[in-house]
Amino acid sequence: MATGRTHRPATRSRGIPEATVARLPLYLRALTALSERSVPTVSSEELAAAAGVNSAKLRKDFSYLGSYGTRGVGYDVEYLVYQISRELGLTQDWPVVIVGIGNLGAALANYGGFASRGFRVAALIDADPAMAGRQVAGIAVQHSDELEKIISDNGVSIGVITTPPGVAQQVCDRLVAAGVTSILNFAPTVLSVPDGVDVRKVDLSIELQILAFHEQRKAGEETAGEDAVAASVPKETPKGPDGDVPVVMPA
Amino acid sequence: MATGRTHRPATRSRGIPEATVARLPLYLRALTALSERSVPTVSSEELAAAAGVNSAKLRKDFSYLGSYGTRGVGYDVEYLVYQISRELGLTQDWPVVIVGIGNLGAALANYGGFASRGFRVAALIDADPAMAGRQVAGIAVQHSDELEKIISDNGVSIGVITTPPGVAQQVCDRLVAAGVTSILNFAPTVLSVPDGVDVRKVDLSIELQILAFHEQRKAGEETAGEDAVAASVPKETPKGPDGDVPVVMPA
DNA sequence: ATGTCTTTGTGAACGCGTGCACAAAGATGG
DNA sequence: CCATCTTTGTGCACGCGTTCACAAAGACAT
Repeated sequence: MATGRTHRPATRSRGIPEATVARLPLYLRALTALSERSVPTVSSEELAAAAGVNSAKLRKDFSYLGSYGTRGVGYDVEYLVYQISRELGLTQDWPVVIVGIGNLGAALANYGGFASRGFRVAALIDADPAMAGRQVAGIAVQHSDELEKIISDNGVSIGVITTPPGVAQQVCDRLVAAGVTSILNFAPTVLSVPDGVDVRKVDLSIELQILAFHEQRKAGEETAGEDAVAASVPKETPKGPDGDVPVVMPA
Repeated sequence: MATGRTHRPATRSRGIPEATVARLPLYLRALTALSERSVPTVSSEELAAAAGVNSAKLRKDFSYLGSYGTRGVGYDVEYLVYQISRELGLTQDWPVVIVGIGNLGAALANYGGFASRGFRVAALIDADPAMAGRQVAGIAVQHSDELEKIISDNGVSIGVITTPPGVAQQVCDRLVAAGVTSILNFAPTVLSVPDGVDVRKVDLSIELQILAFHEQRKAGEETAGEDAVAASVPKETPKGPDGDVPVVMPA
């Protein structure tokens, strides 16, 4: 492994684990903060703490990118910011369209985090004629009839869907047909897309349900000792000592 | 089944894999849709397709909950809806507070997906005195001075943070101190919490950066064939024209 | 130059999650 | 009651991701 000088990529290029890719933005954020404070170098231990991960994991993650870092010293902050940015493709400009300008779409349009990192809101699109022409976050909303033209004129490859679930799939289909190959979906629907198109979904309802599961578990463990009743908070007797015979039986 | 009797949980209660928990809401959504169409039973194959997962995975997931399902027939939709709801803790009411009523907070308050599944917005909280008293989504915004009182009066255990990143940690600390044990964080910051408190984060910026990575990769592969081999499977040299010798070197 | 001390980079072991493939369960028809 | 056919539930193997633990690399002081 990089026995010597030739800081050559080695493993590099291909084969960066998906889990690592998902953490790179986290590291980048922490590094950017350090950069703004003019911190020159940082150790894997410090950076890991700032990013909320294990230091060994961080070092292994970085090892997939190459051998940046100096033993006994740590990592050069600016250099690492550049390398990660380049790896993530943030050194170029990514025009993005947001389809569905309701509450959420408008919130995203106003979200500063977009522009900060190479992403530019190229257009806001909505199916409601009444929305067309209105300004949201300083950008004029365009009608969805223009969707295909907007995509191709601006060379958009990333689309954000914030429409109601009922129309998400057809919006998705149109985006893909027009040339979009990456979609961030906020609609609570499973989107089907052809190979080669990436979809990531953000679903609040699901996140809350996962939290509820763990919350219920915590509550259940507290009152686990007492079975019958008790339970200061009417917790429904989750499943304590079991005894949960199906209340409803299928036909 | 429904043969009733022995169907004892077995593995049940404890030990449901995290990955499975994360998919239960997905199944539940698909099942609810089937229920509304009055579909009585569904096979693992059909349900898996609707939820966008592998059918073997789905069956294994359900096996952690117990042996619901009838061989040769499939699963009883209503029964399964009930079982998953109960497992996720959705048969009870979860009061939730949203802290930080900016664009995003307001969007979430208006989001219908909340109320639909056992979650109830108990309060909207903001630090801006000018916001206090204003109605958002039919709920009066309260000042953050009231935070502790609101939490305890309503028995809130789930908090949603939609504040600017700078104050997210202190809001988090106050929520936890007041008794909140599950947090959904939309602020782009790493939150540190004591053991026993769950945090899930939703970060648009990170999602976009992950998409950008894959997008760049795709673009790189397209132009990769032009140098050496036509390579039916252009796996190597994914980073464009390459030639990416470190442009900046660390000190 | 040499020794010491810090921190990286990674081999290796482990655990979780996924998917295959099939035996067992039970419905259905004759 | 038996045969057949469908679909579940799961044993097993594999691959990915995480973590430990340590040798090697290099900075720094003497």
